[in-house]
Amino acid sequence: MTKPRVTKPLGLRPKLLEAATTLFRSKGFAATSVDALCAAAGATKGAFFHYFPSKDALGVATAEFWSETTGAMFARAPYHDHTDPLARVLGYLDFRAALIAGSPADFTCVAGTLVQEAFLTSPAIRVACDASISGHAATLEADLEAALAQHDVTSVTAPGLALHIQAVLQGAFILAKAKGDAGIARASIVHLRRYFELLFKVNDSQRSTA
Amino acid sequence: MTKPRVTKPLGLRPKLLEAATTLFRSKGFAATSVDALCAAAGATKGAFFHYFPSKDALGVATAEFWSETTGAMFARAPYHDHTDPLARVLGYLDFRAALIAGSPADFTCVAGTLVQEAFLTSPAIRVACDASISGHAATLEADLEAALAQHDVTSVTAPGLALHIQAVLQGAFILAKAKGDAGIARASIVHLRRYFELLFKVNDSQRSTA
DNA sequence: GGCTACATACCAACTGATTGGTATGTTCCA
DNA sequence: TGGAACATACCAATCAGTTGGTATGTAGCC
Repeated sequence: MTKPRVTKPLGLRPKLLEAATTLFRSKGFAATSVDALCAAAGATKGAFFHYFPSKDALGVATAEFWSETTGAMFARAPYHDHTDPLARVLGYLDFRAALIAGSPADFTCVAGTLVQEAFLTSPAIRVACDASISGHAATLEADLEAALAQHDVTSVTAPGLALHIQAVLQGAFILAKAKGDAGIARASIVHLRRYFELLFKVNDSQRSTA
Repeated sequence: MTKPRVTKPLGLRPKLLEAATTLFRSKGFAATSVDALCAAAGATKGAFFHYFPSKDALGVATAEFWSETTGAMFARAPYHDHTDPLARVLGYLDFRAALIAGSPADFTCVAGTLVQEAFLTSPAIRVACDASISGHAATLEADLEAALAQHDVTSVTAPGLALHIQAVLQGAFILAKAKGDAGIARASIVHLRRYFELLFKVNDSQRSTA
């Protein structure tokens, strides 16, 4: 974690992190050189190593930066406005589907991309990516918990369901990359939404598996 | 005089492809140097560039090699023995879950890993990975089609469902990498199986107890 | 059988470019 | 005037790829 900065974050650090986000999403971590990153950010190597002790540290910082920016974005999203918890959950899925447009490099998850390359070689990056994905999943737990209780669904848990959502999203991104098509990713979210519809429609009259 | 050599003259190419599979799964494509690969395969650089014109070509060949080896493995798998098409599909899911054990480097998909890094930088690798994933998905279509018809399910298509299975698997692998835990990947497959049970309205006798 | 011609399967040493990282500045503002 | 925020120049290591070579085929012809 960086120190709490009270003054506005002027300087090249945000630019470097934004460039890292873009380049990691399109080329990956290892294939992105520090030189290329500096060129994209309009900075020099001196600036880079002034802010980050190593390229690995940039990976960690990028995952944290990703958590912050996307976290703020999801906190502002309109799906929270629904009064019904299940409607909020389904609204979240629709929101995620709506975000998937254009090139995979524009809508895929940096944490998911980073962890693929670094899960064995860099424990620090792995932990930061896990924190990003699991932390985002945790923001869904309260709504899921309420929806499960309200519909009397006992076959799954809220944390488990929240992580499964993230798994489907990450997998949808990979298929989109493989096919060069955003539509296939949206199709998987439609399947996930249907899973939720089926799961929450089940009532105590039909299901009583303890 | 008999021939002194009775073993088949395979050469170093399979060894290089096996080493590539292992290294790509643990370190990724860009982070795996040709030197490291040759050392792992017990070959020299001369041997490498004798068999592959470039590192990119190795990526393509590794994806194809992956398709061949896993294709033969799935063709032999026991889930085909069920007489009921839906039982074969659910058997496939159980088989996939059973394969997930140990380190993520041992059970994750090379095609999914490769395409993450190369989907923009190398069209040839992207196409080869798509062929591997989509080709494997296609092997499920006949059983899915039969199961959908038998259970009067019209809300989804067999090809779409087959690709969704692959998406969930790929996403499960990413979560397993992030958490360093195979269990979370198996948990997502349990969710996927539950989706199938709900979709096909499976009765309690066929329902999974996992 | 023996000769030529060519192909396959490697190997050790090398190259120019690029890599992450460092050492030594300079600029600017409090 | 001192430190934060950068820039310039540089380094040793490593990178993908090339070179020229050897050793072992093997097919065809006489």
